[in-house]
Amino acid sequence: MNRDIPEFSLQRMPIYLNFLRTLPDDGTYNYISSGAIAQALGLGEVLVRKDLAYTGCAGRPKVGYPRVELIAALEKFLCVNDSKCAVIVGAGGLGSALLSYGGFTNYGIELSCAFDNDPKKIGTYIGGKPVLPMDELNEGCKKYGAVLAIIAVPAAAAQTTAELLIKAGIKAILNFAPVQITAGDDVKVINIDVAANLAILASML
Amino acid sequence: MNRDIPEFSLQRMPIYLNFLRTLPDDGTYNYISSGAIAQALGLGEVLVRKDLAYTGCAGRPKVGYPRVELIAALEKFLCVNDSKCAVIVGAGGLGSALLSYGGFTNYGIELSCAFDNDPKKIGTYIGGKPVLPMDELNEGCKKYGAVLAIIAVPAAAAQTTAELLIKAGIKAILNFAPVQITAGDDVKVINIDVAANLAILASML
DNA sequence: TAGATTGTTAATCGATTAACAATC
DNA sequence: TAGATTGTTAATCGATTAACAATC
Repeated sequence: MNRDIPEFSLQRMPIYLNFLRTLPDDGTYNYISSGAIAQALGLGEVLVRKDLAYTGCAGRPKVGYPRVELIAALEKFLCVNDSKCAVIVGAGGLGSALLSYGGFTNYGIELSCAFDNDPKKIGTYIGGKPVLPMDELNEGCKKYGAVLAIIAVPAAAAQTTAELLIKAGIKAILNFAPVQITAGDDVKVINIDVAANLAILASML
Repeated sequence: MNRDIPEFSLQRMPIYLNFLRTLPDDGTYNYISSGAIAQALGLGEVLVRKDLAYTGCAGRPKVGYPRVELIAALEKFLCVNDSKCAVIVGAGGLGSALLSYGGFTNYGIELSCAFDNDPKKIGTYIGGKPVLPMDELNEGCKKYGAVLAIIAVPAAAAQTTAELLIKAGIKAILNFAPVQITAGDDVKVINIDVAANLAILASML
């Protein structure tokens, strides 16, 4: 759904959307300037204008960007209105926390279920979502029409899990296991290693 | 502890370390080439050599890099051997999951305690770490000598929390609340917005 | 009108890749 | 020796920033 935009601009789109949605709806911010957005988010103001240009929402000299229209343009850009289905593999601490987190719907993402191989968890509901056995992964993903998946299994199982997911039709994976998952070019992967991020911070001190 | 290295190279250091540590210790990988590392991690091989050069560990033409020495060099580079103390603010689902996660010690990071304002949680232990009341945050951080913090509170409380942490002497913050936290130049911040990452993936499809 | 702000074009900066000499 | 691999220098690529004209 979206074309030729620099990778880094795309990454900032949800940040803009998020920020604009938090502004009070009392008329104070019917218009907001790129400078104000830039300052709030710690970015350059030219950068903000360049990014926002990709949404197709035009700003007005002297007044700024119309907030409501800009939010709508960002939502359209990020396809927030076509609902997409996601599954989680691994219902441990992190998996459970994400199942209970409601923030995905802000981006039109519906978390439908989790998969795990712990008999104590299978059949239960976490955050209102069923925990299914691993051997129903393929079937389950297809039934729900899932295109997104979150991997929250131990490192040793992550790559295998990714391959199962890809076979089940998943097109993009958010991986929290502390290994780099690799996949073909037709599958997008973002790896988030929490401990590694803390280590990076530590070594910047 | 580390000097003039490109930001992006620094970010890959834990990835290299992680990968090298997972290799079997049976003599198969006494030496490993930049090409092999590159392939396993989906990077360019020249890039790998450039990155590894920053660690000061020299590779040998024709054989590659000595694995054990390279791991040691990466550990030294990332200061894995000086123990650093971290705290978590927010003992909800995500905070609890991180308290129970043991992976921080791989990078010399000791998670000492959590802070929360829920009376039901205060006084309990999660993952063996005490949950302290929010109003002991300043005192607690100082007592433990914490320099790192993880924010896992609701968005509305995140910026305020960050400011309390900074006052308590915290120098780097990993923020999971879905808002961009801003801080002075002397405090490092990494913001990780899980839902936003999933939204980015979704819009790349 | 004057001033503020957008949008665009050119310049800069930094990261990655290509080319290739050095070396074991 | 020949071949594989490192390490470095130069070229490329992409992202950010600076400069400035357009506009309300």
